[in-house]
Amino acid sequence: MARTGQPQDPVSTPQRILDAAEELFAEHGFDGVSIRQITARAGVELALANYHFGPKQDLFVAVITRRADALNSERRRLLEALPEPPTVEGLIDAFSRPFLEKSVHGGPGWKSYARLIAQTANAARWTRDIMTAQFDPIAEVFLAGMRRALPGAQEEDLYWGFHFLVGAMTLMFAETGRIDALSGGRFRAGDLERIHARLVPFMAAGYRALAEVASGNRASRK
Amino acid sequence: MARTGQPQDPVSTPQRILDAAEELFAEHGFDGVSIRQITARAGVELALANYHFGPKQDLFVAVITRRADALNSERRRLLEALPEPPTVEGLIDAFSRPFLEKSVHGGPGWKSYARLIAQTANAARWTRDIMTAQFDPIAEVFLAGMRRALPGAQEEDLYWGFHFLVGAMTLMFAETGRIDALSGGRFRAGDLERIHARLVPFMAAGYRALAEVASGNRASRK
DNA sequence: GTCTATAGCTTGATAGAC
DNA sequence: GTCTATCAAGCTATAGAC
Repeated sequence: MARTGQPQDPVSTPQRILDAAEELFAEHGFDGVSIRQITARAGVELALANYHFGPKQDLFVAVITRRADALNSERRRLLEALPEPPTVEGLIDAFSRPFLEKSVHGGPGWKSYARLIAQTANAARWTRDIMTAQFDPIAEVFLAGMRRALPGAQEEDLYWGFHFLVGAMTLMFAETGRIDALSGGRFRAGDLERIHARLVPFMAAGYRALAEVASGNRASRK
Repeated sequence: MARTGQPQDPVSTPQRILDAAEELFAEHGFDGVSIRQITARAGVELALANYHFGPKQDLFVAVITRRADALNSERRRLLEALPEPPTVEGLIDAFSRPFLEKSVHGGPGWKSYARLIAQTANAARWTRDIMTAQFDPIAEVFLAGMRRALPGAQEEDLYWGFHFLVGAMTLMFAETGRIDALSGGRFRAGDLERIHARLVPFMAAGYRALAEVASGNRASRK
C-alpha cells in the first residue's frame, strides 16, 4: 500500500491513544494514570483523548473491550471444534490456548492486556463489571462443555473448578515475576508454554478429583 | 477495664486510620483513595495520617504488613505440625486454612484485607514487592514440604503448581462475586468453607498429576 | 497528640481558534 | 480533527498554634 518507506499515518490517533492507555493502565491501574500521561506517551495532544473517547472511564472500557472480542471468538471456535462429548483436557486447552497464543505471538500489547485483565478481575470495583460482561458468555460455553465431559459431577463443583482455573490463568498470564524471584531465577514467568503445558493436566486432574468424589459418594463412603 | 458502659478510646487513632485505609484501599486501590477520604472515614483530622504513618506509601505498607504476621505465623504453625513426610492435602490445607479461618471468623477487616491482597498480588507495581517480601518466606516452607511429599516431582512442577494454587486462593478469598453472577445466584463467593472443601482435593490432584507425569517419563513414554 | 491553614501542584474536562 | 489555554477542584504534605 505505502508507496515509499516513509510511513504515512502508521497508526491512527485513536489507536495510538488506546495503545498508550492499555500499557499505562496495565502498569499503574485506572487511578494511577492521568490522561496527560496517556496522551504524552501516545504523542498526541491532551484534548484528543476526550474528543475521541469521552471521559476517562469510557477510555478504560474501550481498552478492555478492544481485545476481548478477538480473544473470545477464538475461544468459541476452539470450544466448538471439540469432539462430543469433549474431554476435560480439551476444554481447558481450548479455553486457555487463545490467551497463550496471543500473549506469545500477538505482540507486546497482549502482554499489557493480560496484566490489565489480572488487575481488573481481582478488583472490587465498577471496572470488574465490565470484565464479567465481556467474559461471562464464553464462560457459559466452557461450563456447558464441562457438564457433558463430567456428567457425574455436581453443578457446584463445575463452578468452583472454573473459579480455580480462572484464578490460576489470571495470575499466570499476568507474568508478575513472583516465581522468578521465589525460585532464584530458575523458572521464569515468560515461559508461558512451559507453564501452560502444566496448567492443562493440573486443572484437568483437579476437575476429575471433584467429579470422582461426587460419584463416589453415591457408591461408597470411603 | 472500662468502669462504665461508655467506652473511653475504644480504638487508638493509628488503628482507626489503619482500619479505614484497609477498607478503602481494598475497594479502590492505592491511587483510587485520598488521605482525605481515609481520615474522614476514620473520623480523625487530615494531618494525623501523616503524623502517625508518614507519606501515603508508608501507610499502605503498614496496612499490608499489619495482618501478614498473624497470617504467616499461623501458617507456619500448621505446616510444622504436619507429619513427616507431609501429605499433599495436609500442605495445601495448612497453607490455605489460616486465611479461611481469619476471613470467616476474624471480622470484616480480614475480608477487606483479602481483597487488598488480591489486587496487590496481581498488580505489576511497587506495591507487589511489599507482598513478596511478606509472603515469600512462608512460600519457601510450603515448597520444602511439597518437595518431601512428592519426591518424584520435578522442581519446576512444584513452583508452577504453587503458582496455580496461589492464583486460585487469591481470587477465591477476594470474594469478587463473579460466580454468584455466573451461576445466577446458585453459588456464593461467601461460602468460603464450601469452596475450601473443594480447593484442597482439587489442588492436591493437580499436584499429583504433575508429579506422576514426571515419574512416568522415566519409566514409560506413554 | 491534635487541629487549622495553606503552599504547591496535578487532575479531568472543555471552550474556542484554526 | 487538532491545538492552545484555562478553569475549578482535588491532591499530598507540612508549618505552626495549642
